Amino acid sequence: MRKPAGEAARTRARIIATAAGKFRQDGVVATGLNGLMNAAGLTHGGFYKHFKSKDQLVEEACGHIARTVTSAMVERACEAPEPERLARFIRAYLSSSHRDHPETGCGLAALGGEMGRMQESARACGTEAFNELIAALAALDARLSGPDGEARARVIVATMVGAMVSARAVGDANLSRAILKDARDSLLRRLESPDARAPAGRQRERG
Amino acid sequence: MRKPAGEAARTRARIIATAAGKFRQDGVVATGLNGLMNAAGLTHGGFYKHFKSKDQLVEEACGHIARTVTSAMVERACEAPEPERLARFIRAYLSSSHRDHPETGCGLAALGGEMGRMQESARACGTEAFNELIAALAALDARLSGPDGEARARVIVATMVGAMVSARAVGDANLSRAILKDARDSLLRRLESPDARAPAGRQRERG
DNA sequence: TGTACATCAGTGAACGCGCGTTCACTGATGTAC
DNA sequence: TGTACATCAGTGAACGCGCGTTCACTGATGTAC
Repeated sequence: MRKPAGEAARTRARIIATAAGKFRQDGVVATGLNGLMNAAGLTHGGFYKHFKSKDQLVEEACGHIARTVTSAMVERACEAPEPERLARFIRAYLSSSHRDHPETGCGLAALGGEMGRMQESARACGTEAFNELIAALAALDARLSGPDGEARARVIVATMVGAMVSARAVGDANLSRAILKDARDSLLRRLESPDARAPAGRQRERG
Repeated sequence: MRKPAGEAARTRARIIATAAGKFRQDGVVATGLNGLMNAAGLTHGGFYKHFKSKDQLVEEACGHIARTVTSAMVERACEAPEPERLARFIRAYLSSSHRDHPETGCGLAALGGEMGRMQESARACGTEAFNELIAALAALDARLSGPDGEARARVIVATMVGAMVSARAVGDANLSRAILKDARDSLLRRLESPDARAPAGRQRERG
């Protein structure tokens, strides 16, 4: 049955949003189109009225995640007065609630491993997600802009992503908590110290 | 046809080693038992002479990875004189050759995302892999033992894992190189600075 | 040492199942007159 | 405004395929005498 004008676009957006959640929750490969369409309130047959393949949905969903998650976290951080914003962002990222809710969380932490195995067109979303985080840090704290600042920001992002991946991967609840806490403390301490400016990186590169 | 005594155990070990490579390369869910057994030089039917299910193999392969990778990297680092060992370990972990060869690399970086979705019995391997890395850092540099040292070690591990996951996930080759380089420089710089000792972590914990 | 038999690692066909994908069909909506 | 027709989002059966798993069978090896 034909749908009212504009509803097709809304349905399409709903499929993408549902996929963005299920992919982060269960993984891309482990998520079937049948269950996905049911979760979106549809039957599987209609999928190809909106996407030409699962691969296309994967790309669009990953792009959606890259474009929405970080900016939502930034918005919440910006409810705080300016000098506290970056700390609030770091605490929110490295929280146990983020760890326990991958379906609404950082795409790199939830899907970074799978993204590394995808073709280049999908890995562009990885670049986008990473750059969104870098831009967010720069927007929240001016010390993280400029070449040196961006280098520091990349280390902060790596630490946050790795702490989240590790905290989810380990079975030991105490260890999981310690990983998040130590990363939080370390990042916040480095921000507060007056000599937080990084010297220029060295040239040594080992293959 | 019956095999000579002891060969069954060797075959079993070969299947586990093959799985350990393919799981890290292609992901656990995306790796089929048929292709896996062929890669091990066998046909698929024999699989259940060695394992009661794919799940059992996954657990054994993840345990194998956790127990072998880090110690191999430590051994190579120990070829250097003692004060350089930790730096060599960090450079080896954060190298582009590690990035480009997940099949022989760190299990947390390659499978951390998938491990987070597995049942508790498999996530015990995540704990093991993480603890192996912590123990390796302590063995390579005494400043990383004891409660404060272990907290610092956890942050180093988180940064290494996150840098590797991110470097693999992004499509932009320059960004990927920068992520590894910045993480390397940051970790090595912090090691070299005389005030590398961390103060006790604060108590603040946000859910 | 030689023979007869039991063992069991490995083979390959077959199982049901869910996957991604295709397709004929439906029927409410939008459009033309 | 009312009628006739075209559109197309969504349905549900069906496709071939590879998945994890099972099983009857093979045949070289180990064991018993």
